[in-house]
Amino acid sequence: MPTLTAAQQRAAARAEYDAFLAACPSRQVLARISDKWVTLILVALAGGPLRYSDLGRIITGVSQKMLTQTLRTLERDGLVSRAVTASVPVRVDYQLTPLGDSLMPAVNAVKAWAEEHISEIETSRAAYDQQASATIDR
Amino acid sequence: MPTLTAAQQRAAARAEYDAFLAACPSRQVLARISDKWVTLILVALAGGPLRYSDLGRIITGVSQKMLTQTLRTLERDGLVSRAVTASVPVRVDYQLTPLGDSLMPAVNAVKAWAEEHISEIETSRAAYDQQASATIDR
DNA sequence: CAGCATCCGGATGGATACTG
DNA sequence: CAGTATCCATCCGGATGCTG
Repeated sequence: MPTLTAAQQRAAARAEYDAFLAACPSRQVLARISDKWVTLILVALAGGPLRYSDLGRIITGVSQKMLTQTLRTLERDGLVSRAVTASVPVRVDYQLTPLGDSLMPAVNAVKAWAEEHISEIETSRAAYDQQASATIDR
Repeated sequence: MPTLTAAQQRAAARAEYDAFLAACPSRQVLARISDKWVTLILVALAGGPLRYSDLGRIITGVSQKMLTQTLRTLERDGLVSRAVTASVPVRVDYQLTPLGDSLMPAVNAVKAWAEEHISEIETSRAAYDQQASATIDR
């Protein structure tokens, strides 16, 4: 009887690998900017500071939960800053930090590639799906 | 009684917005390259063609399900090509297409930004968490 | 206005077993 | 070797209701 079962060994390997992944900078940043709402917020704020309610209106379809949650992680990562004006009613403005600003070129590089090659991707997808359904038919 | 309840209106707005998002090229590509395994596969293949089993070994921790699934979507999007050699046993090689290759600079731009600024992010996170726990303590 | 707490359904992804 | 098929735990994210 081995000290560790195969399942346990696999679990250990995964834990180790997860730790490796967690330590990988590219992976972390990729995970961050790939979040469903992050990019939208970043792009929205690229034009200048916005209030919480403005963001909620501009980014149609976001729930407060996700908006707040996303803003918190961005703030935690130092990409966005939060400024509270203690008036009545309260006013909170969000804006990109210099760090957040410096990320935009990279985001825009991906965006540019996307806009340039999206048609090729769509063509490829159509061909692939065509092929797939044809295979099923016969 | 209104024709649509508030919930229905919201659902409709969301559906519309989701359609808008789905049509957004940047969003699609971002969603693609941000996938947990996509980047790893892309980077692994950047060095040259690899067999299915090689990928599975290099990318420790990936399940066959995810490896296969990810390779399929990449193939569908035309970023990766699949070549079957009908021998015994079968041999399947994957490699970047020219299109997939053209994406690498953009991926590397993000990667470069990540590696350059990860320490700032970590510092920011530490400060943020410090602040949070201090607030709880008092 | 700008959130936070809670509940909950559906999607995501891993483990396992089987196949050409 | 290179997958496919199935089951199932987890987690993400939306809806709702409440607060300073």
